[in-house]
Amino acid sequence: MLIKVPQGQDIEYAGEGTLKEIFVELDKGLLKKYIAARAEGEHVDFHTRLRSDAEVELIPWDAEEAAWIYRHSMSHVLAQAVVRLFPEAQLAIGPAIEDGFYYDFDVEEPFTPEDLKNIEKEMKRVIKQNHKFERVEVSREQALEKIGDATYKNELLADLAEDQTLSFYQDGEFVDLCRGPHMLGTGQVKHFKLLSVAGAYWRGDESRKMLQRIYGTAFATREALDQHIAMLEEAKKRDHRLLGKQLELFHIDEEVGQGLVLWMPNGAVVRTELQNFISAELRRQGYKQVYTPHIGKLDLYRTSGHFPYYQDGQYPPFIEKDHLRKLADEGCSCGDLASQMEAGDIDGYLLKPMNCPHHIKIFASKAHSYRDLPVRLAEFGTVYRWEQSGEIGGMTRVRGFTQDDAHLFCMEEQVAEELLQCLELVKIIFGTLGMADYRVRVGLRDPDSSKYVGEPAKWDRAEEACRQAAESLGVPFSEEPGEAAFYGPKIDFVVKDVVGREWQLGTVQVDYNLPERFGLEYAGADGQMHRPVMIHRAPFGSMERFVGVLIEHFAGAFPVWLAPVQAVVLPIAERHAEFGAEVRKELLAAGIRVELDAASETLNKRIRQAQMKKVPYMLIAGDREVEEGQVSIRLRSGENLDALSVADAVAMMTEKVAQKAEV
RNA sequence: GCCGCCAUAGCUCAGAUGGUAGAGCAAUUCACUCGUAAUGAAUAGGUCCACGGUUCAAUUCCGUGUGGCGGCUCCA
Repeated sequence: MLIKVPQGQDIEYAGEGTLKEIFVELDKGLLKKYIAARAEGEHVDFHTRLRSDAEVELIPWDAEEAAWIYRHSMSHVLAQAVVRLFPEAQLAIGPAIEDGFYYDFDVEEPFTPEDLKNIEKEMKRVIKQNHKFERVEVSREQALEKIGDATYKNELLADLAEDQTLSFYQDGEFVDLCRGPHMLGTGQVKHFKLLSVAGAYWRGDESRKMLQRIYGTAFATREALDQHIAMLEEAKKRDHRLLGKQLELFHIDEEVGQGLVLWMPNGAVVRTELQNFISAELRRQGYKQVYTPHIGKLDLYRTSGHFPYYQDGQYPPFIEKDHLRKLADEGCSCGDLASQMEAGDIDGYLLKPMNCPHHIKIFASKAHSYRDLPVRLAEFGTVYRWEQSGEIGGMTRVRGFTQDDAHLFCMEEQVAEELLQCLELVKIIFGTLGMADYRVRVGLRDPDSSKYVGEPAKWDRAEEACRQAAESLGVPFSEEPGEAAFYGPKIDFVVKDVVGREWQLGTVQVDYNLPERFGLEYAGADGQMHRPVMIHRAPFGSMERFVGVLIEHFAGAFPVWLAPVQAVVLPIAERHAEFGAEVRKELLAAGIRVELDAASETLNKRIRQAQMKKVPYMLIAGDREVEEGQVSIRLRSGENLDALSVADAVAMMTEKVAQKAEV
């Protein structure tokens, strides 16, 4: 048969053979350079048997996909070590993931950090023994026999399609049901580290058993591993929870409540600047600003459908206390109360889980004609959601947050244009802040599901509009069927935090449902009443999450326009303090957030303090400067600028702020 | 919510097989008046997260709760 090799010479091979046999015959050293291969577009390892002509591309060790292969092999090594040390451990699954791998085990006692060390030692032994990974393809009957009574493996097997090729990989005494591919032997990758243990439900289903998951990572070289570990350490320093404390940006207090953010003065500056920035953009796009209260009647949310449908995600409703007392006197139990509330027999108030019902009521408070549309109502609206306690943390996952929310009421034929404008806004925001590392998700409906409201034809048009809008944005996006909300398709912006976790920030959603539920209408050119379409959009998502991500993005060193303190005046000695005070006054008058640090500390120390607060400009004044009426400028980068007159320094800083420049 | 780990001064952390505790930084005061990342000294600072239990005695051991961290899951 003929084997085409894009990287080298084609091979003519007599009869069948595994890739290993075929390539080793050619060049023994080849196996050192390549980890596995791709044959006919599929990843295969060197154990794959070729039976007819094929095109085989070899995957070098430094290719990105190589990591997925050897990390998966490493998860087998992990499982092998665990089984040696804990023979009663049941194996579940063990895939490679981005930057690492894990394996889930069912064990009586959870693993301790001590266990982890021992497991690492045993893994090193497995690596040293350099067992060959052997692939065995079997029939379903053979597979069942091999698996025996291993429950998780049986379940995995049962879910594999009838016509699926079943394969096992064996290395030394260890066998695991596995699709592969794998590297050739356990000795090929020596640089790994186990990182953590965590509970994980079998198949992510909380009604099933909680297993013990061990996370680890592996690299082809020692340098790459060390570099990765160093990167993780570095990332920890950018963590917004740490910086939020150091820079006094926000505080979360257990007496106030889990997931409720207190914005400290420094954080409030950042937030206010961002809000001013977006408000200016909104005015430019014809939005109208509104204000609405934090609560609304249960009936409002019955109409919108938020209550009781999403009840689990909300703070419980409040009911007037005399009414409660009366119910209690009548012998009403808590269970009765809940069902009466759900049935709508009792009214009460709810902390708003979303801003849309209030905005809808503003829209509906007067008659609209097609000439008014689109109506765009914007509000920094604070909403409250009862997130699960285990999911809360920092500013990125909270229970009370302020969305930079807006609702657009428009005619169906205006949807495409409005979507485009929304995305334009997101693009401006992300561009201004230098956030280039985001991905766009277009959530489409699942063609096999009937949970969606609205006519299919409208959906088709809206989905097409989303697709087009995303395309015109000029960044790569993924279409994700089944990810649409039940009421309409959406476009989400997802960014990664320093630890690689993804967060959804901005979102733009088309909605056919709420206009229907609230009976919204406008008078068309034809004299008939028509139903508007709504678009929900929040380019930041929430101020809390956005600022959290932004803190990490800038590692706390905000660009001048956002910096809580933009400049610190540092008089060198006491005799310069008076001049320093004047400089401060002039800067304040120019609207610059400035502080004077005339403490009786050395200049070095005060520079260090300003540096640690990540203040963009340090204005230093000693004898020379006082004499000339100047200030020396040190940037937080450590760079020194030439001395400027105070007026020039003010002009320079004001200019940088206006440009929204970094420094 | 579930599994594991954790909670000591404003912050970062040390500590005792059970006898109520320490460091560095920050703060305050004093001296120093300094030219681009930590001047020196002194002082003050604690319900050792909360509530129960065991014990002569609990910050330490046990239980429960609250909160934090790492995951799982959910996110209109």
